Amino acid sequence: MSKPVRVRFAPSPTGTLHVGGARTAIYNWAFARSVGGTFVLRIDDTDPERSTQENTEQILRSLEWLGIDWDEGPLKGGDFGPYFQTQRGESYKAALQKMIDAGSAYPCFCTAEELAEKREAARKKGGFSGYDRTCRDIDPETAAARIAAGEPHVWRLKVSDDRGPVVVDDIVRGATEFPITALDDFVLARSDGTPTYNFATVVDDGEMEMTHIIRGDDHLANTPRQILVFEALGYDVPRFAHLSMIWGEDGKKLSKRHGATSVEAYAEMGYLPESLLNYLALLGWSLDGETTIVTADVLKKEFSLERISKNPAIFDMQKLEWMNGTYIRDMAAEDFAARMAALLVDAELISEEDFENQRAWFVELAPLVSERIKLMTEVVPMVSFLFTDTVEIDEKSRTKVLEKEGALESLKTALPILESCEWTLEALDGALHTLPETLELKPRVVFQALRVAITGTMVSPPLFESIFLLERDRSVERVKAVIASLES
RNA sequence: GCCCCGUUCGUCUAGCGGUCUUGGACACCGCCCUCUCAAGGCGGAGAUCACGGGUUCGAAUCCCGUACGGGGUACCA
Repeated sequence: MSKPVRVRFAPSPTGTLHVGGARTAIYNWAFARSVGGTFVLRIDDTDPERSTQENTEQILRSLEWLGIDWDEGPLKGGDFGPYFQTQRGESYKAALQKMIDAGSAYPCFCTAEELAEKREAARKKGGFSGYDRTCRDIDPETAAARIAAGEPHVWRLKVSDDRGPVVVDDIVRGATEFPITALDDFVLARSDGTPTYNFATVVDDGEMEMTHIIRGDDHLANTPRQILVFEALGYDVPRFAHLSMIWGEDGKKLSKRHGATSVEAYAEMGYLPESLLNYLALLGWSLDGETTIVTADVLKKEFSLERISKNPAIFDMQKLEWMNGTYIRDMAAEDFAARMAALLVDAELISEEDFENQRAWFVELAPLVSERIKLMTEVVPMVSFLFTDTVEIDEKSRTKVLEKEGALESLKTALPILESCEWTLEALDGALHTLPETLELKPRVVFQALRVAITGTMVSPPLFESIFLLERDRSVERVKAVIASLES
């Protein structure tokens, strides 16, 4: 029987959570959930220069926003902590000592300059350019004496010569062989005693009993080195799944140039967490090749590492937008009303009490809006006419609609209807619908004139509904104002 | 230099030796619906499966090579 699945997402808090990292988190999380495993969040904050508390908090917030919950890690605790690398120094020290004792690590006294020169020379000659093992055969006593004398040194992994190729059993790419001769005696611990990434990450993954490592493609080439350390430390080697990168629209590395890279920025742009999650999940994974709407619940049940694709993906903002639109449209009216209200409160167009007191009214408005937007940021501009006393009519709407033949006449005819009509949507619809016929004007001319008068713009939610929701007094007032300005 | 990885419509992908003159989705185009904008419905165009060799009765699918792209080769992660 195999061990219970344990996976982790280990961001380094040198920046905010970007979409690539988010996708890695999603895959780890979805995989853990789909097999009933444990999802661990670990903060790889070994870079003291660039790691910040703010970034850590930001990352946690972004994950929570996306709906990704972790079983162990910051804020949660767990039996395998601490979950910050900066707090795991003892583990690294012990692991290094274990390797020294076993003879699988040795001290190296070469200086950075010497190494750089040798590397340069080796590269010119062609072929292997890794460490040349100068210090590997210094006898232990001499080495101990030099260390005792305070000579600066790092600790290197002693790669055994007689080992066959290291095979990385990658779930995404299949078995990949790395010749042992291409792997050099890399540094485990720096001269200041701190562990290098390739060492620390193995110690952590080993101690935390990770069964699967799902991470970015950029780590694939480091994996054979890490496997060597897993073996030296006596840990079971986990299975790997390396995810290809996400690129910008020009096929280059995703960067600010392509718009947003951070999850937080997408939230600000009006994307729903559900749609970002869905989109990212599908960027390199598919349920069946046909289904495009894959919710968190489906992911938690149906995700499988076997269906991850190997090729890099280009981040397609248009598809994300489309997807966001479908999630917005599928939202229950009550839910959308609440989110809409929150935005209106932020924009200081209404108060929270306004919403509480007129919930039904907002619920009625909801589908009118949700059906015609792709981003939540479009809400306020689309409905603001309902929450202001008067409305600005822009130049274009005036010349292209109000000053056209028939516009004034339409408004004049509509006015008494608005003043006296029973105020229900059905009654308004019935009364206004026949206007073009009676005036012998095109529906477009009549209704656009009314629309501009009522909403101030040429594009709005459906006209009769807009008038109905605006209420009689304001509607009448606006039409009167426009008539007056056209006649003057 | 050396070691690895990748390459199916513009984009995300399905495909794991015959059912593929490659299926779906976004985007695009046209028509329908229509009070604007959307949404929705219907239809269209778009991929010599990077290229060249093999293996096989048969290859997008297996093997080799080439090209292009990417990663690693750090006392970065």
